[in-house]
Amino acid sequence: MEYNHKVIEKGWQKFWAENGTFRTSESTDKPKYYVLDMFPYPSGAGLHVGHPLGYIASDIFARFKRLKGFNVLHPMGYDSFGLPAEQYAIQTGQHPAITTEVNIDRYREQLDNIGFSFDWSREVRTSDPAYYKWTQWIFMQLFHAWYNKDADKAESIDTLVNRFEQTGSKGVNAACDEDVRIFSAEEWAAFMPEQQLEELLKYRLAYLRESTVNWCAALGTVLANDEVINGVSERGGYPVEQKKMMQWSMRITAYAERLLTGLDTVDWPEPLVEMQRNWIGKSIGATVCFPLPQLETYIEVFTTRVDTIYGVSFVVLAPEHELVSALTTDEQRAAVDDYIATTSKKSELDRMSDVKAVSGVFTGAYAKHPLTGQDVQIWIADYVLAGYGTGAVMAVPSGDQRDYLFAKHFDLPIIPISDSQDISEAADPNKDGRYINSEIINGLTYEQAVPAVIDQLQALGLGKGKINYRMRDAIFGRQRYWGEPVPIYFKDGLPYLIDKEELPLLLPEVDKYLPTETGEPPLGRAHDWRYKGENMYELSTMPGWAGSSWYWFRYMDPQNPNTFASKEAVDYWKSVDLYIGGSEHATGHLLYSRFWNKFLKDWGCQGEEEPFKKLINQGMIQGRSNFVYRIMDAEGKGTNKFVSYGLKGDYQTMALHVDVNIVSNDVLDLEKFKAFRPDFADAEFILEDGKYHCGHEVEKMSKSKFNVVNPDDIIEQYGADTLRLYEMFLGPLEQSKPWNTNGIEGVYKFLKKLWRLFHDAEGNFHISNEEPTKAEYKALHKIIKKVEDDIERFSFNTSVSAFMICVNELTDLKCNKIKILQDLVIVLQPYAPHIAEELWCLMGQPKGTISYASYPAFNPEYLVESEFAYPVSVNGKTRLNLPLALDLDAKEVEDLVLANEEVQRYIDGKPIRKIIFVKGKIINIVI
RNA sequence: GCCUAGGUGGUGAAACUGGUAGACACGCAGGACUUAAAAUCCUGUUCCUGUUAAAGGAGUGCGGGUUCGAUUCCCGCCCUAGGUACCA
Repeated sequence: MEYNHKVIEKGWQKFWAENGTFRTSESTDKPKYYVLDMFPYPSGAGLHVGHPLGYIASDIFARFKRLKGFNVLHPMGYDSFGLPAEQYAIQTGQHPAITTEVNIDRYREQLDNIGFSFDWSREVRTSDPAYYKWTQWIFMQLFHAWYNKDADKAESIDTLVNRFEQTGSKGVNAACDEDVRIFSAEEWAAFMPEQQLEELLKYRLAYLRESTVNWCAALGTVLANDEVINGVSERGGYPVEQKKMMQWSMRITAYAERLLTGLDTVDWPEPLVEMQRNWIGKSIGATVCFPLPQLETYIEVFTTRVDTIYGVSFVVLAPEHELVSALTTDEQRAAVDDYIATTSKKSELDRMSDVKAVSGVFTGAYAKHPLTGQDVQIWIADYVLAGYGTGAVMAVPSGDQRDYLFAKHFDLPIIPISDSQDISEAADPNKDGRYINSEIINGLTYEQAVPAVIDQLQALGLGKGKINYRMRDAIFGRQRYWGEPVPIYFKDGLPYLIDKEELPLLLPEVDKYLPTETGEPPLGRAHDWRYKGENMYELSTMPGWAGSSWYWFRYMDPQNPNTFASKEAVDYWKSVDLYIGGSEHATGHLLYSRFWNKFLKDWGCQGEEEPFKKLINQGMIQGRSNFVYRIMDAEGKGTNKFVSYGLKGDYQTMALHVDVNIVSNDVLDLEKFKAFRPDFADAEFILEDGKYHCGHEVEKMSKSKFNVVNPDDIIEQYGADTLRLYEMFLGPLEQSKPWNTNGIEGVYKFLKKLWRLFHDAEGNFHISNEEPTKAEYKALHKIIKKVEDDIERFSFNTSVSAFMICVNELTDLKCNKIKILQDLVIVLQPYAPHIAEELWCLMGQPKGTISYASYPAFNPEYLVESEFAYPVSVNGKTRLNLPLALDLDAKEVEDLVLANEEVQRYIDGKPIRKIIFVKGKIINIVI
């Protein structure tokens, strides 16, 4: 029989499914290994050839680990709540659950075609009530928690109430809202119950608060910071504005420091770690107070350069700063109001686009410099952001470029503060010199000055050291339908948790998936949707990231009705050993997941500080569009003549996208092209060497560019094993690359060659029991070693090449020895499981047992005898590279070196460091 | 601007701790088998000089440096991709 991928692959996929080959259980002595893929959102477009890249890599790894004797958890599921299904529902009226179901079925079919070793009995779907019950449960725990900074962990809100009852708010060190009240135990007891609840809300990890949010009118919902890219929504690219709204939020900032330090303990790609560090944005500095005697208050600023405090020549507030209105003088009021009105009208985008323009206005008021006591002007300007630090800055024009430009523009003083500064053209922030014009720190260095200033400010009660984070709390509500309902009801305007027994709180049916006439979210349309028939439920739903922030736990125990995952399962599987997915989730999913994981640790639900030990980012596969060149006539109109790429310079042409599926190696299939569109039916061509060559360009994969390649088409033509090998062969896993099928023939040929090793010219299966030769063992052990090394360092592409070399060598040796081929097939199994299973079976092994086989042991003896060198140690230090074939001990090496005249000339009395041999000849001696 | 990754033939790429640069594959050229095609196999293929060959020279973005030796390490610059941005 010839190699027939269609028969082989379908058969084995059926066998795996029917026999539950990849079911995982916890009852085994084997060590555990958890390999996870980022689960997909099942979109209507189905999988394209780029999606499986990471899944193939993780599948290879999972299969390899199984061969290495690990109990491997390798699950798959769907992140099935999301905007596209809902947008589709708005347009068509079809329930998102139906759309989602259809899409999932399609995904499943496509995934099955590739032959993954997923344990489908553990599948999860975030939109399944049995799943989101636990998403809601986790929300309830977060609502019921506060963050105790002294213990550096989340605790039950009951412990906080307890402390309020015992000692009031004194001594409570919590991550909480800014506006918490200060009260004694007696005052707490005297609060009305509603007042107490209102106060507690300021401490909860899931809390409701009026805050500035990113409002996207087109989507009708608020968005988290990571869902806003360059001032427009990540989904759809709609404009986003700032708006004050009552919103559910997650107090992720409580975990800022742990999220930061945890990054040092994980094995993640450096760019990703860096992205998270920047997103958290820790800066170490100080707060400084500028007194306002007339108002009996002060302006608090945050600075990372307290040492420059004597260079302050004015103070700038954000236009939204709360003190602006109080301190503006009557003469300036009109100008200030005007400025505030203009800036508030600017959208996020406008504000970013004129970053360079200097604008601002004087309030007319003055603050006292905390150290010199001099009056400094107070300005407002939109370069100061209300949302960062204290919304106010001390301006040091000599040390900060923005302050410098502002000072130049409005003719404000610029005070040099260091003897090494050059401020003739621009601000100079260097820290190298000694301070001048700086009273108590004159003549000091930067290192000496910082503590001196902070000590002085602290003594005056006008400042202290402070650490600031750029990261904001995450907005948790979405005014949308297709998401988890928030398990909250309202009574007298205050939020209460629903009873645990009421979980899951099911998503109610609605007549339309649009906001109500009064502007309520779609859930406002649900009939009689009230808690215990009385109280209004929360009408927002949870954001897309809610369900994905803990799903790896559910895979451990997916059907458990009593808990999100049993203690035994969580203790056994612990955390994800290898996680593969795209880097686009750096500041979203991966950060939120770490946050919930840490919370669940604090809550005693699991014991791991970090959820994903090792992480690999697979690159994106872009589309590679092909073009044909239509010749234009004298009037600039398109003719039906097309010229090959290399000759298009001779004509006036227009480039047209052509379906990449009718192009092979950039050569157009003329017949298929004529059938591509009716008006091309009688197209004429100007060819090069009898062929029509297409132009090409790398673009995003999209239907309109005719560059989408569906994995099913590749599998139909070449088979899943070829697809798997080829996607790996394409280049390093982490690298983004355009899809092309230029080399796929080579991979397909390799599989056919392998098949032929077992089959004679007539196509009959043929295998020999003879003892292999040394050369045959060498070929085998080379590949055993190579694949093992490659998989451990995720260099899958080089393995594919190594397989080809191995099969070429065995073909040259005419090797059909069972002792060689059985081991080779096991080594190949992770990459090309179908053909491996088939050959394994043909060689007389019981059907399907290759999945439980052991990876063959590598024996280095078979690799020795090469003409090449390896290092030898002589006299402790000297390293020599010598031909292994010589088989010498250290003394003999030394003698050999000393006997060699050429070497002697070089040694010249000095000890030899290294001798370089190439092809058995000394080419160099290192002294 | 800042941070991070990268730049090697016609193409995808390899070279794991500095040691024969371009493995492997595609493409291309030539050949074998065939009436022919497909399939398969063989040979060649970094560039330049050289009629073929022998042989020589150059060569891993550019310019320097360290080293006996640099794709690999160091310094400066250019380009590409991703992230981020009045963050005080």
